[in-house]
Amino acid sequence: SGTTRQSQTNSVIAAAPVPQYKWMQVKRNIPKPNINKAPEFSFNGAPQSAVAVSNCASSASLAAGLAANNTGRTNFTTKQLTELEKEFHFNKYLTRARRIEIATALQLNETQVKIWFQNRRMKQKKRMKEGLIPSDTSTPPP
Amino acid sequence: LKNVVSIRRKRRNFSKQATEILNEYFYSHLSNPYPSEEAKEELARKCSITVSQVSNWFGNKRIRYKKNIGKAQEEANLYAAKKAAGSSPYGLTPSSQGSGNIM
DNA sequence: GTCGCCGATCAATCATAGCA
DNA sequence: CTGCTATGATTGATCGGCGA
Repeated sequence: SGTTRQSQTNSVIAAAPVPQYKWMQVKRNIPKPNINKAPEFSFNGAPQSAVAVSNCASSASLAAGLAANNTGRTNFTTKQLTELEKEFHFNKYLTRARRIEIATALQLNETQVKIWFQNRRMKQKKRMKEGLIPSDTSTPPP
Repeated sequence: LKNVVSIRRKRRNFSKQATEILNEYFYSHLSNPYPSEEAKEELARKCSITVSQVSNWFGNKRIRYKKNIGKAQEEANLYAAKKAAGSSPYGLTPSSQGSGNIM
């Protein structure tokens, strides 16, 4: 299995009245490379930078090693989120320079900072649509 | 574990009929369960929920359907039968429908 | 060609609702 | 009351399309 060998399984599952449509086989690409770790922890040296390009099969092997975290999804710390939020109120959009500063300060990739801002903007727009509450902190949705 | 026990967010499951409407749409468009913005708005009205909630519902439904095709199929058959049984008046816009694309 | 953004979606997870 | 499953919401990250 491993690689997204999603062969054109033309599946005419005749017997079953419920066929397999393409949306059911959609698989997102590699969850995420990701490198650095949580602050103040550097227990493993794991020089395996490798990045294990293109997906990681069962991941069982890797899972054991990096295990717990690296699921492809980064868990931002409260501190990082606080700083990002603070910056967001100052500027909804970042310049390349500012993005680098923040990424460095928070130990994140430029991409992660960029994506965070994009998602944050979409989030605010969404809140605006309904809740009609431009305010921020302490005003999630009642 | 974040800002949990605060005075907020008492999630409520959608009403039985709302879930019924959503499921009927989902299974009657199983080949492409991606309602257009307009369709979402109509579903939202019929279910008395927000468009975002409709989006969340479909997002969760699609992912969870894939996660458990076996079980989901039963539900699919259930709705397929229900549809065949009578009603056909579905005024919702499917967004795009060519034909029974198998893929 | 590249890069950031938007809108929609995915996928994993959180926290609660609801039921045996 | 306890344990577990179903379900709505949140969110980091991806996909396809646009425009500069």
